[in-house]
Amino acid sequence: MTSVRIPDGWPTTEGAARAVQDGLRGRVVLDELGPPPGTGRVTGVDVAYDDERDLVAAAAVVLDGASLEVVAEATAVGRISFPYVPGLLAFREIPTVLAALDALPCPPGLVVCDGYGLAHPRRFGLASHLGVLTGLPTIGVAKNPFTFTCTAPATPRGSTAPLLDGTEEVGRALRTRDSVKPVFVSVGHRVGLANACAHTLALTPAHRLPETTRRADALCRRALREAASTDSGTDQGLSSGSGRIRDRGPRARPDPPDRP
DNA sequence: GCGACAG
DNA sequence: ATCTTGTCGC
Repeated sequence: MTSVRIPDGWPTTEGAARAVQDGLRGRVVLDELGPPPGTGRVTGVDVAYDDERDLVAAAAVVLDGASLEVVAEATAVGRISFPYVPGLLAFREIPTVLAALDALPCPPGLVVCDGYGLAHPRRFGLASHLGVLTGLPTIGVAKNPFTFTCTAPATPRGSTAPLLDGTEEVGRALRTRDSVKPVFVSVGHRVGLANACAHTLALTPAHRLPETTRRADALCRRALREAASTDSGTDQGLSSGSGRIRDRGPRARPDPPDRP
């Protein structure tokens, strides 16, 4: 069981956090193409919050890149380390995400984050930050344009439009389903933009969002629910779980809402 | 100075 | 992110 604690020296103020970004930004590797889509493993990470109870839960779900079958998964629960501040999302999500990744029984391969990488006010969003800290290839797939602009991609799945910060292309709006709102892809670390888009398409055979994101989202929410219900007070109870995919019996359900 | 703003 | 019922569509 991995204990989830906020790292020593983790910034407490916005100014300190921005300074950390400025100090690490230079370590991002942008000249690697990254692993080819459909090969190796792809891992989705996501985080859910309970601000009331000061709880945060992260999940890492490893998929086989070819079949998209779940190979392994892990979760971690901890205390909220930073408030949500646009541009500083990484400081809120990374400690718990790192714990979940550490709890995995196998290497993650390419990591797909919710949010941005290079598409960031200081070119160091969540995906880039996580990549630099772990050394892993990472990409960011966000649901919103954030502060950036773009024209609408053409209607068919696979169409793209540059995501711009002024005239600089910081990412790409990518249509993953015909006629459905695009997702916003940016490079994190050790992956090229075209390859990041190709991976995103490979991960969206049936939905707008990547399977990695969908699986990780469902898992971290479940982990948060369970942590909140077991939240017997204000003590520790910070834990993480992991494992290969074992036989899962029927899941425990809270209470079906009243259906008129 | 006043908004806008990944999750 | 999170609060939330039903509803339209593939």
